[in-house]
Amino acid sequence: MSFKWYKLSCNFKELQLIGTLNGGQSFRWTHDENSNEWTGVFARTVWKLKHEDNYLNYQVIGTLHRSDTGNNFFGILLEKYLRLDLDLIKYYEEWSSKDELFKSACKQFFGIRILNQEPVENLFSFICSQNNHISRISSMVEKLCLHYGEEICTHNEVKYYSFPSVEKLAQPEVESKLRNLGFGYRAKFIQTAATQIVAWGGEEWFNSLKDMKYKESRQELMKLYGIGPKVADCICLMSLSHLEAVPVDTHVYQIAAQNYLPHLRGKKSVTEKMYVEIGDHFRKLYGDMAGWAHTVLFCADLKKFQQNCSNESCEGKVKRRKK
DNA sequence: AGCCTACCTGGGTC
DNA sequence: AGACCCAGGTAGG
Repeated sequence: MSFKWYKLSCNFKELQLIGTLNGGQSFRWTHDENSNEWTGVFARTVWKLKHEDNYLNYQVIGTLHRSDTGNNFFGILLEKYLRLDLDLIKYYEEWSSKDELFKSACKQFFGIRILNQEPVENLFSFICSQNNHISRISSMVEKLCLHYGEEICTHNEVKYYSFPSVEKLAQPEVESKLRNLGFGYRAKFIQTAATQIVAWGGEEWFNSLKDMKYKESRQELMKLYGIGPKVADCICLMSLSHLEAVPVDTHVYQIAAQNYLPHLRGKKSVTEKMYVEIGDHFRKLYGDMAGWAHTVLFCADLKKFQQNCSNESCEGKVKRRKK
């Protein structure tokens, strides 16, 4: 079965799919190195993407929306997801002029985009992310979809599922089931947070967070059981359009201590006070899209995107001190 | 307010 | 092989 390829005009330098889809924002995209095609799920739809010759080509493999929706329905969804209306090259120039480290990082890491994700998927994926490896996070997210999502389609003998609704995740038996599926202590966070969100209005509650100022929105998110400063900032940045949010994790701490805030070097963990200092530093440096700019540095720091990690220039950069 | 510690699990490392 | 170590943190003391 073959699907029609559609095209969106998109300059090569405006979008780098590997850093954007595989840089730890979303956990549901896979890459076929031979065909250079990406397969993933968002908006209750299975997509295939391929970027070449200044076009972003896409296929709709399956969907729970009406598939005959006209008016470029899917093209608009994809444009919104990738925020293609935003002229990234212009912002890269601006951030480069403000920061030498950005200037050197952005050569290899052009076209890194902050996805405009769905809040529900974003929130529960990042509850799974805490104190965890990317490979295990991905498998947990897939388990959530398999057990609580809706089947979308089967393609090349693989079944695809939508990300579950909050209502599904709020069911009382969810905690024990997720425990059995290997979610560990995150099982209780997921079920409890889902129950809180439903009680506070579900989708409407998320919409109200988009309308709030960043700080207020973050404060609301942190009322949820299992959501602390870091995950709250991930949600603000990745699905609530608060682009000044700077999630500070171990990587970002390392970058900040190495390059900007030497007095923070050698700390065992990031305290609340340090967290604020690091975030504020990036906001002062880059302005009101600091979260986006810092994500480019974050990508550059990820081990999997570094070439020749055994060589010396890589060694000093991110290496944690051994105790 | 600021610092500790326990927490589930499984991939990586030696 | 088996025992560490530790990972894009958080709640509760």
